[in-house]
Amino acid sequence: MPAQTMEQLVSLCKRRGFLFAGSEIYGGLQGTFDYGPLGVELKNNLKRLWWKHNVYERDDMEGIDAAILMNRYVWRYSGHEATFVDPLVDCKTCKGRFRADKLGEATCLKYPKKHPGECDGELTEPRDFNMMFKTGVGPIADDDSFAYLRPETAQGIFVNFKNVLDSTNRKLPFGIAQIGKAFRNEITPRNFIFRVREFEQMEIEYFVLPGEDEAVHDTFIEDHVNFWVEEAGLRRDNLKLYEVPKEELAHYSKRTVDIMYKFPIGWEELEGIANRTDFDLGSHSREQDKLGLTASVMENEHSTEKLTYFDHAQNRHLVPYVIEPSAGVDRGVLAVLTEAYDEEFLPNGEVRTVLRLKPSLAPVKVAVLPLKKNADEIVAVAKGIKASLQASGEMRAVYDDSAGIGKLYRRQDEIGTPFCVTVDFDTLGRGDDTALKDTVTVRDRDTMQQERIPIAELAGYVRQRIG
RNA sequence: GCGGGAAUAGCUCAGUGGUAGAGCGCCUGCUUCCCAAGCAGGAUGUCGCGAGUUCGAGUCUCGUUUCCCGCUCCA
Repeated sequence: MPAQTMEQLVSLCKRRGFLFAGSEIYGGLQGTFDYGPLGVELKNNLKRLWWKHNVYERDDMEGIDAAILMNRYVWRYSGHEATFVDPLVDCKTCKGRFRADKLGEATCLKYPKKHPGECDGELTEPRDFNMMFKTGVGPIADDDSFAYLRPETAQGIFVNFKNVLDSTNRKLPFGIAQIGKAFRNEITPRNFIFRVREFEQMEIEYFVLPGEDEAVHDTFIEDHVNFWVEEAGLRRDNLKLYEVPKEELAHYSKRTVDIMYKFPIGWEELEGIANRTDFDLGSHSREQDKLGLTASVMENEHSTEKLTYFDHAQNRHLVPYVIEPSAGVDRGVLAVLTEAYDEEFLPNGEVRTVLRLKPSLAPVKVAVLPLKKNADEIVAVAKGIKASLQASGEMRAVYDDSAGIGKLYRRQDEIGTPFCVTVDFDTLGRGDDTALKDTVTVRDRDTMQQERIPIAELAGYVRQRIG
């Protein structure tokens, strides 16, 4: 059974080194988390699987890694300056909160159901709730020398559309994938790593001929549900699709379907798959009136490019439509941890905590354990096996002798290590059955069953099972 | 940011004005050859931070930071 409360995960993550609160020794910094020794392995594994699935296993995808700091015009024409900077006012009487620029509509943001927004109380001065972080650029700290930290990775792809197109000679349809950090000054970061101010996205902008967008959209929805199930190990029952209602769509979207996961806090978005139409490429283009755009865009006075594609079949320039699957890396990690977490009741009445991670995601693939730590030869053989497994560079292997064998197994269970290799007197050829010389036991995390394997076959055995 | 609750050992928590504790975990030694065994010993805390009240504050007051629940948010 997956984790039922966030506390179970927070506690395990802190104790075993998956995740720590950011800047903890100075009282923390809200909305930031640091990945520890095991957390970084898990996160890297998830990103690697995603890249493999979306880039290496397809022939229509390129990757990029764009800068976090971008020219501020990017955010003007993307629409973020308009939609991510909301001046808000509070009512001192009813404690309601309203968008200062929409006071006429009197929609209370704070108590939308309780208060119709007809209170006549005194209002506070408008305060900016800027969702975008600013940072100074260059040596002069004046009001114009700043850049935003990107609130989404997507724009780095859009502004490089022509660069990638021209350098790779791609034909439609094709996509550009990117994994990278994004920053949002959330009013209320909450729920562990679910909503944070610094986070990582795994995104694709997939460019198609207008008219082919809707079918491709459906294909990506299905493909990415499959990714979360088959690669990340989430149960299909714990995923569902959410068709975002028209009135809730983002400013760029024609249709958005969210892949929701059943987190301990309830059903929440794991990945959004949006049809962004020709909004972004159109927004960042000059001479927009000649492009036949379907999206409504802000007039662009600064771009030096037309982000168009020459369609030989129709002998014309056009602005491609864009399908965007956008997943949260941190949310992916949280979902994977939630799904893998299990407290299993053993026949003897004990409870063991097990992370039933897919072996491909597990931070540590193999633990090599001596059955008796005060037998020098057993220790030496065990350390040798650990070193040889690790030498291939294919897997993270660890050696541990700081407790009895039972406790060592439980520790590895708790961090999701799929295989434990144990060296005993039989391995040395000093057991009852001398035929067991140079063999070890391999203990499976999930079944706790053991197999006897020749040391020579160990690397192959593990390699075959860790994907 | 607003309203409510909270912050004590690595984790979970007890401690209501008078010498900082428990369980688990961790370290060392002995013992034990397969699932958190046992015995002996050990380390760990400016009781989130800063002021104040008091002879005396983990405990009361104020401020502050962080966390949890709601508003909001959407990767």
